[in-house]
Amino acid sequence: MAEKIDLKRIARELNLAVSTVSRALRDSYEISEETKQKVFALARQLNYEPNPYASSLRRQRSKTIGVVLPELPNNFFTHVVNGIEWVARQKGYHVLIYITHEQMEQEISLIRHLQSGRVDGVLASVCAGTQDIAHFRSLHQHGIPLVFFDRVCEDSGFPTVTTNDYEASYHATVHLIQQGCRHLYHLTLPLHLSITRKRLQGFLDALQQYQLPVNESTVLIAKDMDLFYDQLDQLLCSTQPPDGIFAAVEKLVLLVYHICQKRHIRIPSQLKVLAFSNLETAPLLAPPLTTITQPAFEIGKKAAELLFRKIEKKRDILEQMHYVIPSALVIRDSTRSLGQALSNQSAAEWIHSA
Amino acid sequence: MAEKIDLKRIARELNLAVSTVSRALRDSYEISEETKQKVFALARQLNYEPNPYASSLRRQRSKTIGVVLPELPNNFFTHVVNGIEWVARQKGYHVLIYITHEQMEQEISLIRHLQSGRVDGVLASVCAGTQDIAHFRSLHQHGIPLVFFDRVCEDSGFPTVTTNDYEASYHATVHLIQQGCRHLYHLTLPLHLSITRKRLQGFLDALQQYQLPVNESTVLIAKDMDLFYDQLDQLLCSTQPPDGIFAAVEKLVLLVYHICQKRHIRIPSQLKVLAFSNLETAPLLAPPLTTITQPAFEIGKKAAELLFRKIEKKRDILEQMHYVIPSALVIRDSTRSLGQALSNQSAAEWIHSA
DNA sequence: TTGTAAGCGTTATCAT
DNA sequence: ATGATAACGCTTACAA
Repeated sequence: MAEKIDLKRIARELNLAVSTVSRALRDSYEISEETKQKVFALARQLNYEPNPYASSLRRQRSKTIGVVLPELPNNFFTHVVNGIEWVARQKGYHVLIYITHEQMEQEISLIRHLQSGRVDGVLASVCAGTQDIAHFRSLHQHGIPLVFFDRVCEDSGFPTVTTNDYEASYHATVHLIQQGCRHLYHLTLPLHLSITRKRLQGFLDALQQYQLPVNESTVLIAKDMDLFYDQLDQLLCSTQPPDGIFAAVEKLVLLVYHICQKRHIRIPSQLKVLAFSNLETAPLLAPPLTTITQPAFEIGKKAAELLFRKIEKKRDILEQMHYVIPSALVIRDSTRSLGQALSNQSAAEWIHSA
Repeated sequence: MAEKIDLKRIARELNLAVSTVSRALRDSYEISEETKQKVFALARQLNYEPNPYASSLRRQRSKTIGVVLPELPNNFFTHVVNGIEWVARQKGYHVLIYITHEQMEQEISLIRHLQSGRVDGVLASVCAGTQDIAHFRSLHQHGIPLVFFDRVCEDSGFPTVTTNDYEASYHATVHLIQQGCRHLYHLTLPLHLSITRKRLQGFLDALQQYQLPVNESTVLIAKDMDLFYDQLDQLLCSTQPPDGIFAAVEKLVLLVYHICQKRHIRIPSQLKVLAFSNLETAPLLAPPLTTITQPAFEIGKKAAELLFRKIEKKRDILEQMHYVIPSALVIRDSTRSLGQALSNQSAAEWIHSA
């Protein structure tokens, strides 16, 4: 076991004061070039790594940010985290990951803990159930900046980074209608979330625009996954099945594919399907899935950049509180109408992004 | 901005010593029930959260572990992290995520930094290029436990958690051969990694067992992805194309699917394909992909459990240094031979449309 | 240019 | 059962 190397040790060996060594290592202008060189050399030789907790305690900043998200095995969130990590690394910051698993109590206790000063700022995407945001306000009162991404709390006074949920939904729905769908259904998560509300609204407005009927069964909200699967199964096998499905989140469209596979329902001839999704395998599915692809990396990057602006100068007034980075509607076979040729662009498209 | 709540503040309000409050909050037997209640009540009322860095500094432990991995948007790694997080949460530990992006210098500087005491232990899956493990040894010398998972350094003296790479590969290859493949190719990453070597060995041994020929082009190693795509494209379009492909990692099998889609090569009739993969969409691909599915969550969970044993009692001798959790070969249409019934309609539709 | 010393908020030791 | 105090390793006035 290697003995501990601290400032005291380096100071002792060089016959210097601890403070001198500290300053030398931070390359302070007060210290002579000669001393600096000696200190650098020994520090390197001894493999010195400053104790981050001593430093954090003294300087009252942790060089750490917290990322709070509902789930990790999710193509959208992992790319967001990648974007965040990209920025954090440039800044020399560390990233703590917290997964809420959609449990509000987790989210609350976690955020309450983060008041402690463990992190200098927080990036969060809230639980599907979150309505009360007292815990986030409390965090703010403790002077810890917070930026929401994707699943944001609107009108909460915190900066947000999202995609153009409403417009993307609207246009995707219009696409479905133009492909001939007349009996459209919308699959989504509980409507507490602003993204689910906006995506739904875009969907409904398109239906209204085209004077297509809406009834209370048009919108299916997934609370429990097993239940939802059965519900969906019944819908797709009913005597009046939908001819178009819009899934507001990736997870739900996979259920549709599974059921269609099991029930031998053909996509797109019997049923057209599209979804908000960042599945890298979307072009390889049977059939290739039309997606609203969110700029996940950019969302993470932008959210992190905003957070660092807040961290670096708390008084900084952002010229804009709500950033919207548009999604792309990528049309693939799952929404093609019969007359249209099947495409093989997907491969080329994919290579390009890889 | 809420004023800072610390032990001193609580002590002052209750006319107690700081040390008493500290002990009360840790529910020490030395403190009277009455005092404890008062302290608890006030702490709760003031929303007290202890400063973790002060505590870490004093106690010389951080209640934090570090997870080092080559990439995050990857179905295997995200599930591993989920498993790790699951254990860490039980233990009241925090999780720092570090992504190396396959850059060895990143890995080295990162691990060197972690000597600082920022974490109480490290879980790592190394870069494809990592050969020298001096940085890991150095970490160990600083008394910080390390457990490798998946991409492990063998014979390094550190505990490892992996799947049964060799056996799984061997059996998967036998499966391909039994399905009629005679011209098999193996796609993999650089062979510095123990997983790539073991998977390759399982593959080669099966070929030898069945007396199938092996030549220098049988094994394709992906260094640069763009280059590899072209190389693969040429192979699949050559006059002597393979009739079976084994991809040692998920990323590479997707290239195969893309090329087959673009080149109208039919799977499985012209080419059978399987891969190590944790793709949740494997059953939904065109055609459904036969996978060697790794127990990702369990690997993360086991690795974390081992790490905590080391953290909690450094002298603890593990009765076993290398844990192997078996993968499952999930046979789907991508390796079915012609005589066999297709498992579902999506494959039928795919063939029809191809 | 360098040294001395206080202090960050907690915990552990020793006293009362 | 509670209090006083030192110490964790570093940064930063202030002094020299």
